[in-house]
Amino acid sequence: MLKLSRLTDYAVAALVRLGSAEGVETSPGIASAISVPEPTVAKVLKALAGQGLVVSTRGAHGGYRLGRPLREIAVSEVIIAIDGPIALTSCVEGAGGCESQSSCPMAGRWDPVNRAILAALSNISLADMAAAALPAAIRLPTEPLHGIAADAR
Amino acid sequence: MLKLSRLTDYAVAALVRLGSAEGVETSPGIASAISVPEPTVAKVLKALAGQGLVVSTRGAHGGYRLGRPLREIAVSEVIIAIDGPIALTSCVEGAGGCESQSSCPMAGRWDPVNRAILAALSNISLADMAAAALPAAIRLPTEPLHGIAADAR
DNA sequence: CTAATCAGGACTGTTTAGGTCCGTTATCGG
DNA sequence: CCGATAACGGACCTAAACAGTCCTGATTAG
Repeated sequence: MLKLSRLTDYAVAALVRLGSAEGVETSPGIASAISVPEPTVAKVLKALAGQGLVVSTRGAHGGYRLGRPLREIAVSEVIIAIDGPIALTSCVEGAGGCESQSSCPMAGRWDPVNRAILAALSNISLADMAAAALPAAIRLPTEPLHGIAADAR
Repeated sequence: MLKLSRLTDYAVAALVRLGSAEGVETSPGIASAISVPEPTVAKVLKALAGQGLVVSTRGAHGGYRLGRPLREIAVSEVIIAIDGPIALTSCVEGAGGCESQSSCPMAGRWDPVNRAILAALSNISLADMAAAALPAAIRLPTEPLHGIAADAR
C-alpha cells in the first residue's frame, strides 16, 4: 500500500546515527544505538555498503562510516539501496515485467507518476530528515519542494 | 518496495475506461474492456464507489459511471480509495502504530517525505495519465505538474 | 595465531495482498 | 406481481513477499 519496508526505516536511522557519530562504528554498536536487533542491522548495513552509501572496514577495529555527508544522500538512494529500484507498478520503465505491452492499456501511463515520486524523494536529503525531528511541521530549508499544494480535491 | 498494489492499477484503468465510455457501464463490461477478471474489477469498483469516485446504479440496466470528470480526480485519491491512507512507514502522522514514540529516534522524520509524495501524487490527474499513453516522454499538456523537475541530484 | 569484524548466502515463520465465492438487496421490464 | 439483472457486503483461501535469524567464510589488527 505504497509503504516502504521497515528495513528502509532502519537504514535511515543507522545512517543518521553514523552521521552524528562522525567516526567508525561497528554494527553491534549501531544496533544498540538505534534499538534494533543486531543481525538485522548488519543486513541493512551490508546493503548500504553495496551501494557505497557507507564504507566498511574489515577486521579488528573495523566498522562502518558514511560514504558521503548526510546532506549529499537523498532519501531515494536509501530506498533504492534497500528495496531495489522504485517502480510503482511492474509496468514501469525500468522493470520489464509486463509482457503484453501492446494490449495493456496502461502501458507507459505510470511513468510520469513514477518520475514525480522519484523527483520528490530525490529532493530530500538525510540531513533534512535528521533536522526534521521535533518541530511539528517544517518547511525544507534547502530546496523548494515547490509542488506542495495538497490541492487534492 | 515502494510499489503500489495491482488493484490500484486496475482502478486507474477502470476509471480511464469509464471516462472514455461516457455512460453507465456494468462491471462485467469494464472487466472485459480492460482484460481483468470480473470479481476483481467488482471489488475495485466497490472501493471506488465508497469514496465517491464512481457512482453506482443498482438493478437491471444499472452499472457505474464517473463521479466527476477525470481531470478532477487526482491519482492520490485513487490510491487512497484502494490502499487506504498513504503512510510510508507506520510511524507517520496519520497512522498511530508506533507506540514508543518517545524513544524512537525516527519519530516524525518521515512526515515531510510522506507529504512530498502526497503532494506529487495530488498534482497528477487521471486525465493526465490518460493522455500519457503513447508518446515516450511527454510533458503534461493540461495542468502544471509544477513539481516535476527530475533534478535528482 | 587469535580475536574481532565484515561478507554472503540459505533458511524459516509471519504477514499481507490478490483473488474468488457466497448470499443479500435493489431496480427495471414485462 | 414476478423474474431477471446488477450492485453490495462479507468471508474465505492461496501464494508471494518480507523480516528476521543463523552459519560459514574472508579479512585485518595486535
